[in-house]
Amino acid sequence: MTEVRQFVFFDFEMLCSKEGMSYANMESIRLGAAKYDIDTQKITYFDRFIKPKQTEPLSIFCKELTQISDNDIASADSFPLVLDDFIKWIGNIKQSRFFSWSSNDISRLELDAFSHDVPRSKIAPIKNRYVDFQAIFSKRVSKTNPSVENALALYGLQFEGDKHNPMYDAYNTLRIYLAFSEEFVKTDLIMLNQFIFQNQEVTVEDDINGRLKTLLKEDLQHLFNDISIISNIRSAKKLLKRTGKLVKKYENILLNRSRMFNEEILLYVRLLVDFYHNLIGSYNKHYSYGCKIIIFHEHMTTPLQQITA
DNA sequence: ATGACGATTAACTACGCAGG
DNA sequence: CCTGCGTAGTTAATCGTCAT
Repeated sequence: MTEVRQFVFFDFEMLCSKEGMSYANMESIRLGAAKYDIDTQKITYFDRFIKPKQTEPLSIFCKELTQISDNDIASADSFPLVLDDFIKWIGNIKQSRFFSWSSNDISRLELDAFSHDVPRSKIAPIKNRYVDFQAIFSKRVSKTNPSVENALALYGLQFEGDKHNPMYDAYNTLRIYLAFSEEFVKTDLIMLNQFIFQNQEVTVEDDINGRLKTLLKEDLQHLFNDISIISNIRSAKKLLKRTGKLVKKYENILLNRSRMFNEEILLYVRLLVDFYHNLIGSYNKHYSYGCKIIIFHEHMTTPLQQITA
C-alpha cells in the first residue's frame, strides 16, 4: 500500500434545463478541483471548461445557475483532452485520494468517459481511490445530507468564492474535510447534536457523559420494555429494527475522535453494538430453522439490562 | 374448508433537501 | 424548473389465527 500524500477534491458542472433532462444527457461542461498536499498543506487548483458533444446553446436556466456562457464551452477542449490535463495536473495518482460532494460527480466522470470511449483503465485508478465525502459526512457527523454551505455552517464557516464554480465548490468541500478531520471536539459536538441531542443543543461546558448516560439508559429501558426472554419471531424483528436505529444513533461515539467520552459510555455503546450483532445472529438462526418463537440467552440480554437497572 | 378479524408487510405518497 | 434519494406516514394487500 503506497502512502497517501495528497487529497484531490473535484466537482463537475453539467448541462441542465428548467424542463429537466435525463441524467445521461447532462454532459459535463466544467471541471474544477482543489488539490491538497498533506505535507506542505499547500492547495493548488484546477479549472477547465469542457465542450460537450451536444452543440445546442445552453439553457437560460443553466447559464444563470452556473454563470457559464455558450462561448466558454464552444472554445473549450473536449472531455478526453480535459481529462488528460486533469490527470497530468493530479500528478501521482497512486499517492492520491479523491473526494467529491455526493456521488454525482464520480458517476459523471464514468459516464462521460464511457461516452467518449475513454478506456476504463484511465479512470479506474481514480475510482479506486475515490470516496463520496458527503456520504461519509452524513454518516459520521450530520445524519442527513447537507449542502456544502450547510456543512460549512455547522463548523461556523462560510462559503468562500463563487457558488456553482466547481473549483470553489471543490475548495469548500476540502475546507469541510479539513474541519472534519482536524477539529475533533467540534466534529463530535456537531455529531452529538445531530444524532442524539436534537433540539437541546449541547456544548463542551455541559456534562456530556452524564447526559449521554441518562439518555442511553432511557433508550435502553424503552427498548427492553416489552421484550421478554421468550418472544415470537415478529416482535424479535421489531426489536432488531429498533436496536439498529439505536446503534446508528450512538455508534459514532465509539470513534471517540475528541476523546471526550469516558470509559463507561464507551462500554455501554459497545454493549449495545454487541447486543445488536448477537441479535442479528440469533434472529437469522431462528429464522432459518423456521422457528416461530425466539429465546434470548441471558448472556445476550443481561449486560445491557444491567445498565438500565 | 371457510370466512371474519386483527396483525404485518408492502406499496404508495408526500415531503424535504440535495444536485445541476 | 427538473431529477434523485432518503424518511415518514398512510393505505392496501396479505397472512395467521381461530371459531364455525
